[in-house]
Amino acid sequence: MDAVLQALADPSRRTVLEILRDHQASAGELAEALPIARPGVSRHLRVLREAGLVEVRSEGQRRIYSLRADALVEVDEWLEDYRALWQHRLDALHTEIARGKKARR
Amino acid sequence: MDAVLQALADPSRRTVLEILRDHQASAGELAEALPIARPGVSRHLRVLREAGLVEVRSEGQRRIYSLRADALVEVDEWLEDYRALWQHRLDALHTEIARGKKARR
DNA sequence: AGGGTACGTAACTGCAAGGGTACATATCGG
DNA sequence: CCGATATGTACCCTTGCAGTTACGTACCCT
Repeated sequence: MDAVLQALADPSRRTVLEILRDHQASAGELAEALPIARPGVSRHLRVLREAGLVEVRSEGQRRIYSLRADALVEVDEWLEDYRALWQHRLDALHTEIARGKKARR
Repeated sequence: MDAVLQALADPSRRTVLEILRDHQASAGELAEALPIARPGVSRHLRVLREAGLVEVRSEGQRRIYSLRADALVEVDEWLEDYRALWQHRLDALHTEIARGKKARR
């Protein structure tokens, strides 16, 4: 859990996840999509792997990374304890709207 | 969004949110609950405030912090694009359970 | 006004994270 | 076996962040 949120803090790593959400990709392909050089990407991938967010599979000389979305369940469960609160707040907002007050945002 | 996930990366800051989830608290009270000194807590609170996760209200000479849980909606929305994927995976797991395989966890 | 309390901020330190270059390793193709 | 490709790792450097102490500031009370 700690490792997951830690891993998600970096924008580059989130970009990797976003790509992998769409399709598997080799380390090189991921590196091309990022503004940093390949070694840096390798290290990001290592962090993601250790957090359980991605998994690797060797395919010839390439290493294919794929998403392990279920690691994000931890984040979802963490959010669970707060969800009721913001929903309560949204309800209050809806009430205000119902009263005719203007909704910003 | 970026600022929110960044703020959530630190365990101390998550502890602050956890406390505030239960009740409002002054900066000093929060500092007592954390293993770090007050100035450090002040800076954590600043980060949380700039991420929109908490809000402050002056009450006499004290500053009362309270949770703004709706800032976490951003995280929930970010998760949304992944939720379908891990639920797919969970469905597969449930299928296995239905087949009589043992569920770990 | 003046002392005490509750915070925030400034300045400094220590360390870990992130980026790059150079190098090692593994696999494919002939 | 050898070169080329694909990737990870080692090393170095720089920057940013967390923590501390010292100090400034705002507010309360008498």
